[in-house]
Amino acid sequence: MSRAPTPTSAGRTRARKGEGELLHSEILDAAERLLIETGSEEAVSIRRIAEAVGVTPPSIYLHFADKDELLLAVCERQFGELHRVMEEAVVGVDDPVEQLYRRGKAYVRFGLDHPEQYRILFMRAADHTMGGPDAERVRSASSFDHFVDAVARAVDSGALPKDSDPLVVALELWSVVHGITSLLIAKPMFDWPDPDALTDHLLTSACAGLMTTPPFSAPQRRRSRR
Amino acid sequence: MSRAPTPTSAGRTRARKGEGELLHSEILDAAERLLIETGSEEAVSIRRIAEAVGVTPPSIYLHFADKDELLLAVCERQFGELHRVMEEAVVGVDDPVEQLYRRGKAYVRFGLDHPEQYRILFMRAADHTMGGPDAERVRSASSFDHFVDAVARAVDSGALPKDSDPLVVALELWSVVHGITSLLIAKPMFDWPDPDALTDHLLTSACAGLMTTPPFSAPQRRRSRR
DNA sequence: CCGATAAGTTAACGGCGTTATCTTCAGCCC
DNA sequence: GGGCTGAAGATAACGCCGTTAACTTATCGG
Repeated sequence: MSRAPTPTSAGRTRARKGEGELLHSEILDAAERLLIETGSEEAVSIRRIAEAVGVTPPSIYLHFADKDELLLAVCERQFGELHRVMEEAVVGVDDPVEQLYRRGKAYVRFGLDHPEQYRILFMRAADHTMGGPDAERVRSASSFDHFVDAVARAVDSGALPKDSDPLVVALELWSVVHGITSLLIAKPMFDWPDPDALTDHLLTSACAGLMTTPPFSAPQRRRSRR
Repeated sequence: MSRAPTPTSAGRTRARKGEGELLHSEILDAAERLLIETGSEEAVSIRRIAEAVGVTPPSIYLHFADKDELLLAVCERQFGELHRVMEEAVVGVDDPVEQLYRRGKAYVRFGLDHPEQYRILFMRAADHTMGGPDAERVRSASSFDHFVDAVARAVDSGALPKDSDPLVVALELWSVVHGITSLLIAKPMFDWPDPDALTDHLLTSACAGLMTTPPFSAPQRRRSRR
């Protein structure tokens, strides 16, 4: 009756010429909301996002190259907080190994708090850019470089074997926390014990093992064990 | 010219009335081949499988409930071998901890040898059956129960702390090997050191940590560490 | 006020998983 | 041996998807 536009569901007025950056973040918000609500990547379609924002599907492509880029942007926005959370987890902790432990715990908890985003970032192939940029984005989202620094401090303190390569140790610890996080996300119906306590114990074991095991050395022919 | 049927591409003659079980395994073969060739789950469409087998898409549904069931069947057929491979890896090994180590190495190697199947089985949500049967199928595909038994032998031998819960330790070791396997599969462009040597070192550390760390205990209020 | 251009729409393409409905042929009994 | 039955498979279609080409509309600089 009135001349309200009401194109689909939400009435939208066209953005000013400066930038449709407003729509940009509105799209991110809607995509994130749908992702959390449905709990599944493929249930979040471009068409549903567009409808939620009150716009037609092709308009999404004015702001994101494709669906993958959009989902990645949602996840990266969320995981920008991971670094902050990890830093908060180590305030007032002097022992650098205890710091590693706390960072690990914070990582697992953060992943379990944002399972869909975690899955998209870390449990999929990187077919998207395949080779270059994606590695950097994953590094950034996982705060990997800060983790390497934290490991380096532990090596310098003498708590970890002197010749340990911080990069390798960080990759190993990352494997451990990623393993438990991703399994808990992907297979929650397994009869898991309390995730927090399990993470506690596993990280304690892993740190103890790394402190007492001779450091990694490159692929010499056949390594001796035990 | 001749009266060859040639419905789409491969000439197929209708199966005998006994069962189209022939087609059943032909579909599995084609799906597996496509999965390996394309290296991506969503590139394997029902239509492409049907074309490869020489049949129309709906015929697939005479043999499999849906696409997910078909893909799962492909993966389970492959991972039926995992148990055998792990058993082969421990022949002649007496030390039960060394056995755990070798099982872990075999698991990682097998996963890396069949990355697409690994991803489908262990890196996706179990939305499919969600709750019941899937847990059993994952248990079976990962040979988890045999792994628990192997851990129990290590506990009985005294190599692992006396009161360790074999189920919990097995979950922890599974987390470790799954972590490194899935990260290597999902993020191969990271600058990984040699996967074999890395798995060596990580498993050695993990076993050492588990042998020296007090056993896991249930979620009492606040656990002490270090 | 008027063109340029950014913001958004309309219409459509090709592909997907899946279903309802129809055809055809192998096997069985009389 | 001829007709019935039921399994194996085909045809056609539905509704969804991501994405693109082409068009419209409103905002802003001059």
